[in-house]
Parts: sequence; structure tokens; C-alpha cells
Amino acid sequence: MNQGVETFERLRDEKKQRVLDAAASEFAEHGFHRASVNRMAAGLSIAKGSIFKYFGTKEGLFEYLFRHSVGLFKGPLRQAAQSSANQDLFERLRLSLATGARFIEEHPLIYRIYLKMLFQEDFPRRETHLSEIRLYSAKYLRPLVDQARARGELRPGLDPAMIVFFLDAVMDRFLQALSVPFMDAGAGLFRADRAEVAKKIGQCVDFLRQGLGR
Amino acid sequence: MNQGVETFERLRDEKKQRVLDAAASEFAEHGFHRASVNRMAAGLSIAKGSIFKYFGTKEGLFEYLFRHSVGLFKGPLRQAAQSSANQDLFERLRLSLATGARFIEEHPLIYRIYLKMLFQEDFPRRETHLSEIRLYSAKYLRPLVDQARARGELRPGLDPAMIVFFLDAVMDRFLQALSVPFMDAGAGLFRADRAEVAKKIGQCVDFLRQGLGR
DNA sequence: CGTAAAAGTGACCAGGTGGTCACTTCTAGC
DNA sequence: GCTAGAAGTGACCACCTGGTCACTTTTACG
Repeated sequence: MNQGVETFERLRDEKKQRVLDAAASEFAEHGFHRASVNRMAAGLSIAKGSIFKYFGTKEGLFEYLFRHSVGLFKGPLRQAAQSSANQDLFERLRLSLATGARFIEEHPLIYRIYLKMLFQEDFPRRETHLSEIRLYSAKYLRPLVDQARARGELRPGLDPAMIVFFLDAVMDRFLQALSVPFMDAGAGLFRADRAEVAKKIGQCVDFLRQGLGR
Repeated sequence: MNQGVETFERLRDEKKQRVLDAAASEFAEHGFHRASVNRMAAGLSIAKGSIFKYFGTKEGLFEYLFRHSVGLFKGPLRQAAQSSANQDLFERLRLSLATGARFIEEHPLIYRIYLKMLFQEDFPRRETHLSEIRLYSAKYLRPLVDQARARGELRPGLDPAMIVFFLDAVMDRFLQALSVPFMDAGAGLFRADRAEVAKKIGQCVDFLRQGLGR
């Protein structure tokens, strides 16, 4: 392992957290290239030399933050997927939406970075990273849909590839609407509180069930 | 009107077009702040002083390009909306998707700028601009849906606000998938040719009709 | 031609960037 | 208290940016 990173990881937890929070905030607000290590260091009241000691380059800092964030995100998701394996498709979708909404509530800056990465090409190793974290990718949804079809939970005659595309679009957009205005088409999702979000998830899944279920 | 802009508009059409193309390319690739007027000028083999003579600031250049692009985009859309006013909801959706796909095919750089603006906050007057051009906003879709309901084209019992949210999500995503990988959930939309796109639009609208129509 | 106005130029400026490294300060174990 | 090594520092570097403006070149017309 890199020597600087070892130094960083030997720091007190509180300081490590402060540094990662500052980095997340800076990247979330400015993207990769416009993010300024000078500004981060000033905000943290530490010397920028320290940050370069820890991570070597700005890219190294981003990589570290990214790996750290993936860890925060994959745990709960895997758990949700396992615990609902025997339930029907729509219940599983409900749970995964709820897990996503929870993550966004707890880590709004990380989610903003993800959204920026979608259409901003200047993040390091963007394609690799994105394909690792796209939540509702075909890879994840297709097996769910196939299983639901086998169980007869879906209306016959619908093209499964279309179902996957459709679910991907709607669920991704649902989560985007929680943290970006313009996106909710008047559905009142932007910065809704937890109870409101749970209610909207219910409505959304019911709607899907009406359109896709048998 | 600004004196510099008058100078620009007096130039030969071919040169104006070259300048606007170069600006679109630069903003599409780098967003607003990372876009470099130096690079533009070098690519065009003109002095950067000229660009500042025309538009005053980088922001002025962006504004000009934006206004120009809105013009390219609103004409065909209005025409499509008028010509299909008497058709049913799904046919109208099909036509507006086709119009969007056509615009993206003809002006891919402009569309890339729009996508960057969605999640990148550093564009000048971003909120104003976005609310002007969001294609499938509630403002546009809601009347279509209400009209379709009055005509009995929709399955009873579906919440119209949800219908609007869903149509917005699916259609926006459909267009995004044409110009960004990762987005098509395996549906093969990325950089599909014109015939392929027309076919996919048909499938998508048929699918919507099955789920939402009566 | 001459000339006046329009168009075009590029060296220059202040300010910000990522990154470096010789140096100082802190800390833990004796 | 001493000391070795870890942690922290900030002046400095080369580079790039948006923007300026005194200057040159081109154009149009009598």
C-alpha cells in the first residue's frame, strides 16, 4: 500500500472523517477538475502539503474517497437484496428504492458526486467507476424481472428488455428527483422528508404494479 | 444591442457558424468553467481577442450560443405539437420522442451541453435556462395527460400526477440513452442509427400504451 | 488612389491551479 | 529530559486562465 495513505489511515478517526467530508463537499460542489485542494486545505485549516502527503495527487484523493464511498453503499444494498429474496418483484423494488433513498439522505454529497459523474467526463477512471455503481443496471434488474416472469407475477406479453429499461429509468429518476429540482415533474420529491419519501415510494411501486403486474 | 455582438453578426455566415460550432464543442466537452477560450481560438486559428470583441466575456459567448440553440430546438417542437394536436396521447408522445431524437442526431453537442447543465451547477443562469428547455416537464405533459383522460384514452384509476412523472422519467431517459452509454440498460440505444431509433421509439410507446392505456 | 472605419491581433496582466520539498513541530518510548 | 521518527507546514514553481488594449490589417467607398 501507498506510504502516504498509510499515514492518513493512522490519523485519528475524527480527523480522517473531517478530511473525507471536506473532499466530498468540494467534489460534490465543483466536480473533479474545478475542485480545489487549496480551498479544501483552507476550509480544514491544515496545510495543503498534508493532503498531498496523504494522497499523492488530487486524483489519488478522489480515488480514496470513491472507494470509501462504495463501501458505505454496497453493504446496505447487499443486505436489502438478501433479506427480500423471497418476496415478489414489486416488494423488492420498494425495498431497493427505500435503500437508495436512505443512502441519499445519509450521504447527500456522495450522491451528488455520482450525479455529476453521469454527464461530466473529466472524472478519473469515470467509466470504470460508473459501471461499478450504477444501481439499477440491467445486470441487477434483469434477473429480478426474469424471476418474476417465471413466477407469473408480470402481465403476459410485455417485452422483458423493455421492462428492465423502464424500471431503470423510473427508479433512477425517482432518486434523482429527491436531490435535484426540475426532476420531479411536480411530484414534490425534491428534499422531501423521510415520511413523505416512504409514502411516495409506496405510490410509485403501486403504480408500477398496476402497469406491469398481472 | 451589444456592440460586439453586432460585429459578430456582420461576419460571413460560414465564419459565424465555425465560431458557434467551436464554442458548442468546447462547452460540450468541458462544461462552462473548464471550457477554454484560448483553446477555442487556437482551434479556430483566430486571436482570442476577437472572441472577446464579439461576446465581451466567456459568459456572453455562452449566452449567445444558448439563445441560438434554443431557437434551433423550439421551432420543430412547436410544429410537432401543433400538427399532432388531434391524435391520441401515445401518438403525440411518439412524435415528440421522434422530434427529440432528431434534434439530438442533428445537434449532438447542444444536447451534451444540456445534459451537463442538469447536474453541473457552474453554468451561468443555469436554473433559468433549464426551466426554459426541460422538454418533458410537468408543464408540457400535464395538459396532454388531462386531455387524454377526458377522452378516455387512459386506464381508469391511475393517478395523473404519477403518470406525468413516469412519462417524464421514461422519455427523458430514452433520449439520454441515445447519447450516453450506461443509460440504456442493455436496450441498445447508444448511438443507434435512425432506423433503429425509430423502431425503439415504437416499442417504447407501445409498451407505455400497454401499461397506461385502456 | 486615399482614407476612414471595421475587423483582427497577441503580448501582457493578475489571479488561481496542482504539486514539491526543505524545513519545523509533535509524540511516544526510554 | 532526550531523541528518533512521524506528522505537519507554507513559500515556491511552472502552468493555465479570462480578460485588456494599443496596435496592425482588411474592407468599402468616393
